[in-house]
Amino acid sequence: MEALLSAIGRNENGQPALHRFFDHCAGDGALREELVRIAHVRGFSSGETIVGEGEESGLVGTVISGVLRVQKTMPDGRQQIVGLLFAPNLFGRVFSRVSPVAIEAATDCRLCCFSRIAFESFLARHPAVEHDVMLAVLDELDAAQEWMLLLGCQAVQEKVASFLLMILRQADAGGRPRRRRRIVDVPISRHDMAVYLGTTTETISRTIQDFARRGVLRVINPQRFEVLDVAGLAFLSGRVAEPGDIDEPSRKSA
Amino acid sequence: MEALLSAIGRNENGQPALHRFFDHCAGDGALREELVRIAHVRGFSSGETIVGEGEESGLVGTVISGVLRVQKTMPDGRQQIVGLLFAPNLFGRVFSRVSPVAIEAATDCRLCCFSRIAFESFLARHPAVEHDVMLAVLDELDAAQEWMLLLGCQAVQEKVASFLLMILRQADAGGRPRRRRRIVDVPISRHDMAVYLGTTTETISRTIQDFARRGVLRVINPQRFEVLDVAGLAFLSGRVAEPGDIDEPSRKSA
DNA sequence: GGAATGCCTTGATCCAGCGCAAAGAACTCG
DNA sequence: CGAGTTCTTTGCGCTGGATCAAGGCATTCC
Repeated sequence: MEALLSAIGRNENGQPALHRFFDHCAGDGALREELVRIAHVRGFSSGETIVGEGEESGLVGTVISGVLRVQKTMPDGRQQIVGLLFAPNLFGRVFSRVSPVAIEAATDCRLCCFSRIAFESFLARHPAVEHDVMLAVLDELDAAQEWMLLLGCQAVQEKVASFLLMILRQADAGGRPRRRRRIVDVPISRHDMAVYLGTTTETISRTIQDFARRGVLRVINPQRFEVLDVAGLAFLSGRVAEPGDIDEPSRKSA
Repeated sequence: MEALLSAIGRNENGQPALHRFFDHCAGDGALREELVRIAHVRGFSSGETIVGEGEESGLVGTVISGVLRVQKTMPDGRQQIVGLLFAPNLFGRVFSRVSPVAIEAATDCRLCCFSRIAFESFLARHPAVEHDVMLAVLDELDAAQEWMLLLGCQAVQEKVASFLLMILRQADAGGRPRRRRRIVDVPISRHDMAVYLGTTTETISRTIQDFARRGVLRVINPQRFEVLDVAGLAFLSGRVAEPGDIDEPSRKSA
């Protein structure tokens, strides 16, 4: 309980530990009381499964620290990560008995958990909070559609660049308001990156070494890079039409 | 108004014209009255844009008949369809000033439209309806994640098979409760299929001809096929582990 | 009817990126 | 400290599918 109360604040990295849809609770003593009563903080270590694919999904909640991967698997074992969840994102499938995706700890992490049933009944009693959950779901949908664009029509090089920029934004957004960081800490393994980007470990590795060779970034260690040329990386991501490169013919241009 | 009242029933194909999140309205005279007051039916012809990408999104609503494509475009013109909307799906981005995706008519279609603002205020006044909208959004998220699996790790052959099966399910689900149809009417062009599946027109064409050569389906005309072997198609989609083919080594097996 | 216009199909070529294999590099454990 | 384990990098050959380029086949419009 102590842990939860302190968690309803910021995690050790200064990121908000609960999603903004709890804002209604912060100001309202009774609501907050009710929330704390059904919440419990749990730690999971890297690789643990929080919710299995196609399983009864008993748990929902938010990420306090660490990273979760949301993934789907095909019958023959191929898998695709369809989302990464950082603090203070919501995890778990509300309003569905079974989860169509697996949720696993990509790193050691701490989660603020609720029983799905209890959480749903809490939402039913507080439409304003439910509304904010909907906003969170809509954001997740936006992110999914963004990622579909990446999976469907970007080359591997662009995918990796986009991924690194996403991590960079992620770090900038969450934590204390630092100046734009040039250091990228990739919180997941090459393998997870590959599964997220719909490619292979080897190709990820090659692409990153290639970026390093071209002077876009410097590899400090396999999980940590310094971005030497943010604009260059953005251009490699294909998401910006760099001035002066407007009519640069691209691999799949229309 | 006449048009709308008749639309709150079934469209010409016998599919429900309004999403189930209007169920609360059907039973409640006052609610229904209120809904009708803010709704208007509009026709769009194939290719017309309903909402532009990154634009102020004034309209939301449901599909009465026809198909909408939800798509995103990269600066260099490459595009990806991130969703197809059939009757009676919801379209438009509620609770956001700008739409991160474009919504276009993939065929001639009729829509039940609301001004986004009016619709949102309607939802605010009726939490039960808003709850059902959330369920619709969650379904859309599930569909998006499903499609990410397809885009990220299926071969073109599997993608095309999955697509055809989706259309088949779509036709089975919506309309009058017929016995499983073996006729697939693809409501969109080869080009749209390609953009949806993250591939090219030529490859789509080749794959379909290949299916025909293998006897899985028969091409009646470019937009209409008869599926001769549903199980075979399902197996080609890679989504089922066909009995007897359990250890069939697949292109990317783990 | 015939030219123009839009799909769709087919053929031929090429290369990005996958799969396999093996060699570092970092970490754990006895 | 050496053996085992796990993760990352590198080399190399192969191929699925993109690209480029014609060639059908309807439909529409003079």
